[in-house]
Amino acid sequence: MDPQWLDDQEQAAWRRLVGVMTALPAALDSQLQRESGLTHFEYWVLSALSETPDRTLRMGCLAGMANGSLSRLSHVAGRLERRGLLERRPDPADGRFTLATLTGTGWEVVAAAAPGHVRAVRRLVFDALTPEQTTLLAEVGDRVLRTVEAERSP
Amino acid sequence: MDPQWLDDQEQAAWRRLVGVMTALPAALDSQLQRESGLTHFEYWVLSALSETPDRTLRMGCLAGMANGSLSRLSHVAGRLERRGLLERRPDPADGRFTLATLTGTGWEVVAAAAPGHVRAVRRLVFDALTPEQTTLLAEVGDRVLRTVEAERSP
DNA sequence: GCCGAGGACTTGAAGCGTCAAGCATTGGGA
DNA sequence: TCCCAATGCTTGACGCTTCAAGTCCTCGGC
Repeated sequence: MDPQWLDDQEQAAWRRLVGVMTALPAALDSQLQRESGLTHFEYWVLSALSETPDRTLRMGCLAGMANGSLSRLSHVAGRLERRGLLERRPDPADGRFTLATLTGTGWEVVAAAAPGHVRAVRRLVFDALTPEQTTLLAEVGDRVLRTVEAERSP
Repeated sequence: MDPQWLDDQEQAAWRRLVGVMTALPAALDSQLQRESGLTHFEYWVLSALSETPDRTLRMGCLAGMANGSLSRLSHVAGRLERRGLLERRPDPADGRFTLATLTGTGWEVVAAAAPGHVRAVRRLVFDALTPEQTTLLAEVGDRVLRTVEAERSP
């Protein structure tokens, strides 16, 4: 018992981190929704597809890239498909997989959304940081992510 | 035009930050839900109340501390009130305000939840970081938070 | 060949958050 | 004194995420 409480420095960091985790996604969602009618998660899905050679990925892989559950992606893909931004079809090589492909209009939408989104990210995050802080942020993020993912599946 | 795209270092940092923003809250919610039947947001609300002298705060102030909208807090407070962890009453000094007070059982619940939650936070975040990185994280979080909040209300 | 196990995805229902109105109280001006 | 704007909070409807089954497909043992 008597758990190791957080010291002052850790508490300060923790408070800020929680603040960032709640406020930043909200700010990004808000910007993307206003200017492009997309969720931040939807943007990542389309963006991930747009960066692959043939604009196609398996659902499972896509879910991993977008940091979401397969169920979540499935619902979102359904909505995007209804809006004509995305198409799904079973993998010819193995019918258990589903391939998601970005459509032409999907590409246009994500291409139109990207500049504004990047501007927002730059304004909200990187403009306030020195290059050294950016590097260290990557390092810290990497360590935390590894830990969280290690915990999820052993 | 031609927006300033992110350089490699920034992209790396950004990818990690987004990963953390989606995976960490999920992990924390999961732990709190399993062990204490609380959302991370609910925990913060109860925790904030438990740290004030008389376990009482105005709704608006409480919402700010928990980094959530007033509407969100109102819904959550309704649920917590139904579960007997919280009580609300109009401020005698000014009827426009609502005072939220932690009940006895509310205090017990948050006290019982705290050790496991702190352990999880330590395990998921701070165990992987050096003290220098923790300090840096606080600094970076502070800057980002300031920026986001400055953007929200000018 | 068939049957069962297991993996990949989908679906439906329930819960939480957001948005836009709405209600209540106070304070100030006509 | 009465009204009206401003403030603080609440409510209801809608949309998204999660959780738990459920479906479909493939492969390996019999």
